Amino acid sequence: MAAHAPEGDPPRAATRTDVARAAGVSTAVVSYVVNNGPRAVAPATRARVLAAMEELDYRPNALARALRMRSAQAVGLIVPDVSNLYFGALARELSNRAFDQGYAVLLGDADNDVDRERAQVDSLVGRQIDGLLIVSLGDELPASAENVPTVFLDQRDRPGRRSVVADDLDGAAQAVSHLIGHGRRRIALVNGPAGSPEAVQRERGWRETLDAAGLPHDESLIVRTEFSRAGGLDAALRLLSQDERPDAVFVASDVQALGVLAAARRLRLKVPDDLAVISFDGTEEAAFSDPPLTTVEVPIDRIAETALRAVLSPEPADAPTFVPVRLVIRETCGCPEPTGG
Amino acid sequence: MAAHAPEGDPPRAATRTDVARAAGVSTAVVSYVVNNGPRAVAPATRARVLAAMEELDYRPNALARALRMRSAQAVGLIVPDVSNLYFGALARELSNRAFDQGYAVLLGDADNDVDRERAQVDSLVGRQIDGLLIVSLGDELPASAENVPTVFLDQRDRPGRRSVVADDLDGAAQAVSHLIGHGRRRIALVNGPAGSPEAVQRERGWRETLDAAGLPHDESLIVRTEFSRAGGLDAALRLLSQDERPDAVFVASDVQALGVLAAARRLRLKVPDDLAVISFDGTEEAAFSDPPLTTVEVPIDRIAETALRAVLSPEPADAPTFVPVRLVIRETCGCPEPTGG
DNA sequence: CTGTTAGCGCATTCAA
DNA sequence: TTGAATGCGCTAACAG
Repeated sequence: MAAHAPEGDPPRAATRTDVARAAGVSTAVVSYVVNNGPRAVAPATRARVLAAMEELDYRPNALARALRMRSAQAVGLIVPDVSNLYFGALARELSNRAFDQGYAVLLGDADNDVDRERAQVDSLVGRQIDGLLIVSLGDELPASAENVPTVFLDQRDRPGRRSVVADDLDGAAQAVSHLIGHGRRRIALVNGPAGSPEAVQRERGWRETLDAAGLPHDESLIVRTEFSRAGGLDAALRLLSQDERPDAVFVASDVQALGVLAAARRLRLKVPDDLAVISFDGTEEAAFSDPPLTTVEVPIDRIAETALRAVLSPEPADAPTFVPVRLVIRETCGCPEPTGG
Repeated sequence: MAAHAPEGDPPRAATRTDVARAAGVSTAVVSYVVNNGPRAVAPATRARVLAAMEELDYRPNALARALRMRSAQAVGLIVPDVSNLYFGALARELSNRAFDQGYAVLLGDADNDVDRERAQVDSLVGRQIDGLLIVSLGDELPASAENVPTVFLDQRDRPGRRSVVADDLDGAAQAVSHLIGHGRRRIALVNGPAGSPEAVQRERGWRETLDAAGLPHDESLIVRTEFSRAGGLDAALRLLSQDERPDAVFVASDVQALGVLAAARRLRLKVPDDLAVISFDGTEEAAFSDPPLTTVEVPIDRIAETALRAVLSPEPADAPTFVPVRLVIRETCGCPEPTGG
């Protein structure tokens, strides 16, 4: 047994010095065996050290190591709202991949507030993160982020900065083309809020595709609203109570689409017969709505993988990396039902 | 202008020493002004220091401070899956509250894997977190967590350890009582997987309430399945195709309830007339389903607040802290519609 | 009111 | 193959 702990003294965790003393070696040697280098250690010595570590229940202090190494082996992740399904999925993928590579992730929830986001950046940078992954609400990061490798995961235009984003423009084009292919002529857009950069690209894809087909795309066909179920509901109610009712709608997110479906039910409109719907994101909710949503699927895993690689490697990149998206056909677009149910 | 940076040298961030030199004071004084104490500084001196900090764009190194202070001002948060709506909401609340108190959050996603969870714990503890908040998948934490204040946010029974949880037992009782009050006699249970501790309490509440009312609660009325839409769908399909069909069902989560509603639609059963439904969680999805779900609402904000306070304060607690839940009436339970629509 | 200085726990160069 | 010594950036005695 180890010596009895003298009562009343604060139990301090064992340090490398304690291990060295217990094993009868220098602290350098302990370091060598802990890190498997950079110097070789005689097998017998190594065994003694290992035994001492075990005995003292030694655990390296990552903070001290970080200070010395000038690297915390940690990345920061800042999103507007982790409880959002999309950002949550992103956080999950990123967290798991980072962990597998020995990195911790410091999570910052900006609470949809630019000032708060900036404060989070300052805080994380002060904690010496090796890189920052951010879905930012603003156009500029605070000066503190200057020397931290940063990858943006949002659609804002930031020339010269690295970003990894879904190909929103192409996704919107795919969706609208598909609706046109079903013979729809009056295709509305339920978009995200005016300030949202994702919204800008999705709207552009919608507009350009309609334009190329000679179909209308005037402002009366657009409603911009929050990325929420309630937003989608309101938007659809407004759109569908017009004189010239749309026969299809492209919705900028799955959650909004759930609201759109609720609106259709309320107005006794059959989906897809009276109204075809295609949304964006490809979250699980889309598969379980009534009817199941045809949606543009964003491969979050690939975004996470690409972004993490980018932030951890020094190569600069001038243009954004666009991750391809694909249309997942279910029942709201008007295709014949896949499962002949 | 400051001196030209000699080309080719790695630009190292300014340290406290640089500031001290620039301001013509000692490093201690810089520390005093940065931390507003513990010693007073003459206004003129303070101004010089502030100016130097500004000039050099000085930013304190939180890691060095943490090493010295023996506190990283950080808490760990480990959940089975951040992309889960419930855990995401928890992470959000926790992150925001922690940040407001000057704490960073180290996020660990256990990816629904006990071994991975243990590895995450080891990693975070090594990073000197001041406290650990965890929704754990196992019964025991690794030894590394021994000296870290820990608060469990799950329903597992861990005598002597602190935990903050929703009052699942009472919530289930409220739900079932309500259904009984509507005259339902055959009330089924779609529960979480057998291994889930939440499931155990919700089932107990269901059983005890039925028992007290002299109503049946045999195994043929129970299906245990994943907390997912698909799980709920399968479960309900099985339950509702029995000879003696249930006239109500208590569902252990909102997501499962969405599956139950889908099953009812498929079987041409009207909710709530043919089948009353009450679920558990109170997430946003419950409000936007068709019809909107009556559900037992878990106040995540209060759980987060209570848990954070608990983990940051030293008081031990023997019994779990139960956070009260409440029934939110919507349209699936059989109450007259609130909005006379 | 301010300066000097000793560590916090660790990695690593330089000697041996 | 191992040991001694230095310093990462910071706080807080202690000593003026």
